Amino acid sequence: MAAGYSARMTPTSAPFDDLDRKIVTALMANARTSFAEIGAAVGLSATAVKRRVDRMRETGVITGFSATVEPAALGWRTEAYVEVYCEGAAPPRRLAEVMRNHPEITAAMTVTGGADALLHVRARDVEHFEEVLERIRVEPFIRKTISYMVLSHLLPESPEAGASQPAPEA
Amino acid sequence: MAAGYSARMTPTSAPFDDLDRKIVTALMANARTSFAEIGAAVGLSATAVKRRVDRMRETGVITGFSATVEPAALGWRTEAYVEVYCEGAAPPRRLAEVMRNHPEITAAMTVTGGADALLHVRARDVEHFEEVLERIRVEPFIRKTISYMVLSHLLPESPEAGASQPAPEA
DNA sequence: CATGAAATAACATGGGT
DNA sequence: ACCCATGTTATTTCATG
Repeated sequence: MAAGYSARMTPTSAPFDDLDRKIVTALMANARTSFAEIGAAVGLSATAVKRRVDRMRETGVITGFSATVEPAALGWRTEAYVEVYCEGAAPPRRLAEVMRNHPEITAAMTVTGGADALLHVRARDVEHFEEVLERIRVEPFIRKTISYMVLSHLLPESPEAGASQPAPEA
Repeated sequence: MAAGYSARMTPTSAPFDDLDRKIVTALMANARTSFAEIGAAVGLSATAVKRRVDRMRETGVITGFSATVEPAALGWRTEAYVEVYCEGAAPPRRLAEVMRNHPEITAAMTVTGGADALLHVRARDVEHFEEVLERIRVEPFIRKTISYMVLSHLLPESPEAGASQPAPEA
């Protein structure tokens, strides 16, 4: 049951009520909270909470559980966003392939505006970042890059803090 | 015990060996893995693993455990990066204060380049995003914004995938 | 609800300084 | 001899059918 995503996870596919929302919020705050404790908070039995969590994993609402780590503590002290400009029409498939070759690229996406892609890059230090950049620049299709080094964070780096809010749902 | 960070978490403060690295890697892959299972994988007893995890939480290496969620499933279908330009000298403290007022801002940082800050924003849809943008624009200090809407992701949105690698450590 | 597994605390041991 | 990290055991809580 590797990375089993449900075929359908459109907004209205699986019923997603306030209890689910509260359960997700609790698990985003602490993924190791016991089902019993969550149940006590939302008014369900531990078993009922487990059933809902299992269902949300199956439907792809919850994609996993992860420890959040201070990157600097692991030796990643440099962070940057990199705009990538490609030669001619940039084939997204080939572009994605290139991105997978560089473990320092933690996120890559196509965006509006002039750039063909925007990358998030983590490196040990400025020297390492420069080396990564040179490695990216010699890839086929890549014409030029523009880097924005992150100087300091204005908000705590909580994992998807914003998306953990009550959830809008139109 | 709100946000209790240890006084010292400089790179060399707490010994951080290969076992710690393996434990962190395991917990990033699945934050609900039992200490016993991790122990079996790294060659330690469950108790020893727990002690190391507790220590890493105290020293700030591990900042928490979080469920990873598909934002679209929670109703957040629009994502953008926003460059912020301020009037005159932008005071980072006041800027941070402003950022906290908008829950849709999931990350905010100062960066090199012309912009005073770079924001990551999640919204329900384009209409909602426009509303957020207007709300940000009328804040004091804010002179103008430039938005880059995310079109599609080229890599799976794993939580800090890159930083989970073996860890460089100079 | 019942059973096996996990978390956690208390206590004991061995290595290294 | 001390300190630190680990292992062992026992108890409570949890996961899960």
